[in-house]
Amino acid sequence: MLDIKNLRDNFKDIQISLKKRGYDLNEASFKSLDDYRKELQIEVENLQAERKKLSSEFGKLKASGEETSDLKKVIDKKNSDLEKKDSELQEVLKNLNNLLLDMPNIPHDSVPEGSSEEDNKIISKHGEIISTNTLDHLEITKKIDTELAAKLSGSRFAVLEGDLAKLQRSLITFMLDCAIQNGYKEYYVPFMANEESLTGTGQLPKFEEDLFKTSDKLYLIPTAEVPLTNLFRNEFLNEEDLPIKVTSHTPCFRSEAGSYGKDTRGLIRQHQFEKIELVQITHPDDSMDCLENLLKNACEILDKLELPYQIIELCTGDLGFSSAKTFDIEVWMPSQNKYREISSCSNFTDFQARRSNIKFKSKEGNSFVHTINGSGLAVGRCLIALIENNFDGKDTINIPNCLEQYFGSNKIKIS
RNA sequence: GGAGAGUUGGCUGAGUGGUCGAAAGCGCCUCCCUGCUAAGGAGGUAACUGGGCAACUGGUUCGAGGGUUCGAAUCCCUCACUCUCCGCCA
Repeated sequence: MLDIKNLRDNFKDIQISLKKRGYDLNEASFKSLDDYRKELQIEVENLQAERKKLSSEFGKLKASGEETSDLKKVIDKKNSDLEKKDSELQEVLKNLNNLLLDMPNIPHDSVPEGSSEEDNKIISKHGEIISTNTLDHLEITKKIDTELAAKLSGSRFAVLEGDLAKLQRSLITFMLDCAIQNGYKEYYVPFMANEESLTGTGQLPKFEEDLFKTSDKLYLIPTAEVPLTNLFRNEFLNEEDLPIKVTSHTPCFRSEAGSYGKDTRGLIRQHQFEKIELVQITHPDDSMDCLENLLKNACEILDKLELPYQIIELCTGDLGFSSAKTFDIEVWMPSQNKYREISSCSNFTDFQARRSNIKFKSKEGNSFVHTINGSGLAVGRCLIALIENNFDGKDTINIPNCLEQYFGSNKIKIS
């Protein structure tokens, strides 16, 4: 959520910034709504002040046993005026709030301008592409069963068997241990969240169709970002405790509405996948440094797994709704002969903090924190990358050194 | 699922119809005292929001939403959540 005061004061600048990411902010509709709000609010507050005075007079008359019926008539009239104006005001405030909830974050000045994915900027490439393998993960190992999953649940689910299930579990533990070593506190959190939480992180109200909703009005979490960030919703934090770094492994659930026909094969795009999420709650002055730090923490995992990857900076047009600046990490997928996203590290500035009311006290007064998050990493996609990059072309998937102690072997034999 | 008790400021916790945005304590800030530390003393300290260049000055908020009333933290209703006991249960 944007700061409405900032919006009033710097309308043109914000309008131009939002335009860069493809959001058209209509000046007339905002101004007229806000002007009307101002007019009504002044009227309502004046009426409230008058009513307050009259009521206390009424109390005094009553106490001294004097006649009150004349005054009551005056107050009744005041009250009915107030009621009418106030309901108008509430309506206007609701519309204004809906407009604000619908507006995306302002891109940071440093974000490259562009209209789509095409304009994203490659920041750096890491590791060496050595695999010449063209088989995809489903062809390499028969231990990923999508037909069985279809029987259980439907499309976009998978069953992992034996070694593959264990390899996934090894990756999860390995990644969590990396996060803990980097100073993140591990949390175990609910996998369902309420409407307030999802509004806080920006998934609602705009993106409800991307979520699975239960009959109890709870939503399955699309990422651990939701529970982890909302741990701090409506909290006042101590300035000296910032940045707070937290992590959790959770399954993530996404309806993938609107992605029909896209990535239909294999593990790449599933309704349910495992992910380790890194979240930092930071001081506004440090948030860009913290983003760099978090990005480094995520990259370190691919370095250790010896998987080739590149870092991309998203352009204004490709930025997520809540994000002011985003780096994507893309891992090399031999069968697709291209890099695919495995983590998205973003600085949301005060956008989520405003929605979630996360603040800290400082000498200069109370301010909203900045929130940062990113995957560290998406486990399902990491599993694919590992299988495809480390397949020897015959009958073996090699397990990198860092995983051996978790997996208990340095290779998987394909039967 | 049954019975009961709760939800008040950064925290703990008083407050059953107007003088309550709210006692007291903790924490925090300023000052005094003190050789240092500790202790002690005086004062200050809720959030959000409107108007105003400002000084300043309005309004809202006591879990949420309704209701009663001239007037609600306080009375009534509905809902959410927390805790205790019972039942069930991984």
